[in-house]
Order: sequence, then structure tokens, then C-alpha cells
Amino acid sequence: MRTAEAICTKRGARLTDIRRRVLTSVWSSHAPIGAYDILAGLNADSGKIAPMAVYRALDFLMEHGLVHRLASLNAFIGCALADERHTAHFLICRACKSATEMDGAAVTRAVKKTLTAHGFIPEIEIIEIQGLCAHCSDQDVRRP
Amino acid sequence: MRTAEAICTKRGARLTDIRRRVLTSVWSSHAPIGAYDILAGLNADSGKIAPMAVYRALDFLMEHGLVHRLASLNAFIGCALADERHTAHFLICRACKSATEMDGAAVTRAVKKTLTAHGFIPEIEIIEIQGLCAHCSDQDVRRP
DNA sequence: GGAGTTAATGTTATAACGTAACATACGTGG
DNA sequence: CCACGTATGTTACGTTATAACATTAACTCC
Ligand SMILES: [Zn+2]
Ligand SMILES: [Zn+2]
Ligand SMILES: [Zn+2]
Ligand SMILES: [Zn+2]
Repeated sequence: MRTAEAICTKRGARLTDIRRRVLTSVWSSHAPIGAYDILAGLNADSGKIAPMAVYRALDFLMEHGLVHRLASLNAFIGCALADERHTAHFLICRACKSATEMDGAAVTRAVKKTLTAHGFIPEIEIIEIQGLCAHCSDQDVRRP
Repeated sequence: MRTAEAICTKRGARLTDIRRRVLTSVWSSHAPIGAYDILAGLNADSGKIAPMAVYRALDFLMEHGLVHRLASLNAFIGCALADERHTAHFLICRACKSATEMDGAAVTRAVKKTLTAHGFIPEIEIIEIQGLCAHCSDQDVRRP
């Protein structure tokens, strides 16, 4: 959170009230959280924020790498490595709903290699592996 | 298309009329196509098919590997390698909207390696690389 | 400080994507 | 024919996301 402020001031970006509240909401959820759940959280206390406001805040936060979007879940999650430029790769546990950002260097290298074979110029890498995390696979968790 | 029939009969699955029409619709689009666009296509000629019918057909086709879903686009695309068991990795061009299924063996290997470090048991791999295809990157296509 | 400018938010409405629940039809084998 | 499992029809709703335009807040330059 302090990190977020630091990043924003460093870049001359404004971490306004609503953006801060959305970011807090994202971090306060242990699992990835949907935009409308964020919205509900914000409106629980006070008033009547519209979906647009949340989506705009999320766009801002994503631009600055403070939040990632999980395409396969339509959900958002905070990024702990926000000041480094990096592509996010996620391990998503279907049992405990956790989403862990993994070190994607090796994978990115493999992807790059395959891409050059195709002459493809990458801009956005969406890599989301769903399965069972180490903790849950020790439990009695069967396939759905 | 003949392949699809072959696969289905081999497995005792019924490639019914609506499923066949959805599959045809998917293949007749050069780019990934949304469920509601499929629906519109089907209803253009004749009648009044409901969204449910399309989604059910798509579920069937995905179960049998005839179609893949692109999570980042909320869209569907036909699979040319339907009878082999494989995880699909896609290269999605933002200019021409093409989505090419790439050989994911090397990438899968890299992913597996990283996963074991985390003790994570994978079940579904979603890998979608967005960027510019070889053809479009030769053109005058700038960043959006 | 006030006019001009840009950035951010408010507001309303609607588009786009997806599913629950229950009724009906259809095929297949006894 | 009849019972069973599978597929489809139908209605209604839930969820996710954006368009378009009005308003307010901040910043800048003189
Ligand atoms: Zn990150
Ligand atoms: Zn878990
Ligand atoms: Zn495929
Ligand atoms: Zn292209």
C-alpha cells in the first residue's frame, strides 16, 4: 500500500480516494475478486458507487502494474512486484481459490523461442494454470 | 467436419443437428467467434434458438476437443487437432484477429518444471499470447 | 487569483456474456 | 409400447463490462 503510493508519486500518477479504496479492497481479499464484489464492498459502508468507477479504477491500477486481471476468472488480484516490469503468470487452485503469481522467466523464455519460430511479436502474455496447489493436493480433494 | 463425425461416432457421442450447425459456424469464421455471434448466425436463416442451446453445444464440442475457448476474448475457435489429446496454446493477433494454435510442447515442459518447484498439480493450462502475427508485423501496424 | 486546460468522477443506460430451473421431445433397447 | 437416459425448448435471470455525456476537481500559466 505504501509501495503503491510510492510508485504513483514517482510516476506522477494520482492515487485518488476511489483508486485507493479499490486497491485496498483487492488486497483485502485472499482470493481473486470480481469487479462487482469490489463494488459491493465499497457500497456496503457508504453510498452508491457505479460499476464504471470501479472499472476505471481497476484500469488505472492495471496500467500501473498494481493489479492483475485473471482472464479465466474475470477477477482481479493485487501484484506484490508492482514496481518491476514483469509479465504475470498465475497458478490458480480450484480448491482454495488461491492465485499465486509465479516466476515466469523460464516459461517466458520457452514462449519466446516458440514465437520466433512463428514470427510472432508478443505484447501480452496470458498464462493461467489451473489445478491444485501444494497444500490442497495433500488434502482429500478430488476432481469436481 | 468429417473428422468431427468420425470422432463422435468413435466415442458414441451424437453430433446432432444443432451441434453440427454450431461447429460449422465456428469454422466458418476466420477469427475466434463469440457465442452470441454464433447465435446470430444460426438465427439469421431460420428461427429462434436460445443462448442456452448454443452454450450447450459449445460445451459438448469442447468436451470432445472439437472447439477451444479463448478466455481472454470470450470467444471460441475450432481445433484442427481434435483427435489428439493436447493442451491448446494460442497466438492471437490484435491486428487481423487471427488465433493460431501453436505447438506448446516446449512451453508445457517449462511450465511443468516451474510447477513442480511450487508443488502445484496442473489440470488446465490457459496460455494465450497476444501480439502481432508475422504477416501483420510486416505491415504498418502500430501500437493501439 | 482567475481563465484555460486536462484529468477524474458522476450518471444513466445498455451491451455482452453466461446460467438456473423446469418442461418437453426424442431415441434406444426391453 | 414403455421406461430410461439424453438432448432440446423455454423462460427468466445473473454476471460482467462499456458507451456516452455531464459535472467536478486539479493543475498551469500568466
Ligand atoms: Zn505481478
Ligand atoms: Zn489450494
Ligand atoms: Zn486444439
Ligand atoms: Zn495478424
